[in-house]
Amino acid sequence: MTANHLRLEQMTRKLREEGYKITPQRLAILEVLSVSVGHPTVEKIYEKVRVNFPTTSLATVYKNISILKDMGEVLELGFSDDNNRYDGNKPYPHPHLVCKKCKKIIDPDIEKLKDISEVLARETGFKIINQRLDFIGICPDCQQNMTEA
Amino acid sequence: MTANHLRLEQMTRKLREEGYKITPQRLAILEVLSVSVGHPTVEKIYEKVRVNFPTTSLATVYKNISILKDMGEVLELGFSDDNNRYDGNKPYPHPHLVCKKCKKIIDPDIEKLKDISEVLARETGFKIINQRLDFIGICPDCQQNMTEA
DNA sequence: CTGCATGCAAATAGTTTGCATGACG
DNA sequence: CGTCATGCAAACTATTTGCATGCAG
Repeated sequence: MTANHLRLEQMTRKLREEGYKITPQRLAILEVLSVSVGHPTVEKIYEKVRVNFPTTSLATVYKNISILKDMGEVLELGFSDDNNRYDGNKPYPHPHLVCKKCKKIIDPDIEKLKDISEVLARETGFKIINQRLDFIGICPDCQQNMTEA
Repeated sequence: MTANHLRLEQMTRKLREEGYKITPQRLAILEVLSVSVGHPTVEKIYEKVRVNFPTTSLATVYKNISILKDMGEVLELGFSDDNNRYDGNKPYPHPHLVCKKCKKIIDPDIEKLKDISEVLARETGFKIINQRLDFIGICPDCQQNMTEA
């Protein structure tokens, strides 16, 4: 509750610092993203925002997500199969536990990256049928001739 | 070389077993996927196949990838930002090391999942700026009322 | 021969863009 | 007040689908 509110203020401040205006629609989007219940899709965010601001357009949601993504204030989960999902509450990379059926996404509390599958299966009761373990970075070749990342 | 050829035969056999016909176009697609140099995009596969079969359509490539995906003979890497990429050589989930700049994708040899970022950074010279560590599975709730996965 | 595979074109879905209007600061 | 944000519609792109024709088995 308070933690989410703090997160909202954090995001709002960051936007203001960067010179962005705080419009009602933008604030509504921030509110949804600062909590990120269930790691919402664009459509979900759109729906929630439209409860209070029925004129809001999808384009506006996309535009704001894009800004926040670039600022590192929102994490794009990057599930290509389904709709993409977003997390503005924990905008840093972290493991996800996804239910293939109901699409539920959980953030497991994990310290060690050892025998994760086993530990996860044991502690959560999930039956793990797939995993994503991808690292994104810059290779040695590219680190030399860097122009822009 | 021989390993790739074995992989090709493996895939061909599997298709035949499932009642699929081995057309020249299909075989050409299998050849590209059995090697999967650089984890090709659909477009790359399309281009390579068209060298020998200029009439091949994108739809055919998509259709065949879909079949192989369903059979578990091709791994879809699932990078949503960029074009999707495919691996028919190692069609099982495994870590990837991606260069954000040149889009190179490497399969690092890793046994332990401990301090991976550090180990990877040290051994490969990559500067790791992002990571994906997602587990896909079935949650306890859904394991009960299972109808189809 | 018979049916699945192909290839073309049209359809679809998610996302992006252009531009005129409106509102934050 | 000036500028950036919004909202609508059109544009785009990747992928999927329908259907007539072709070819593998």
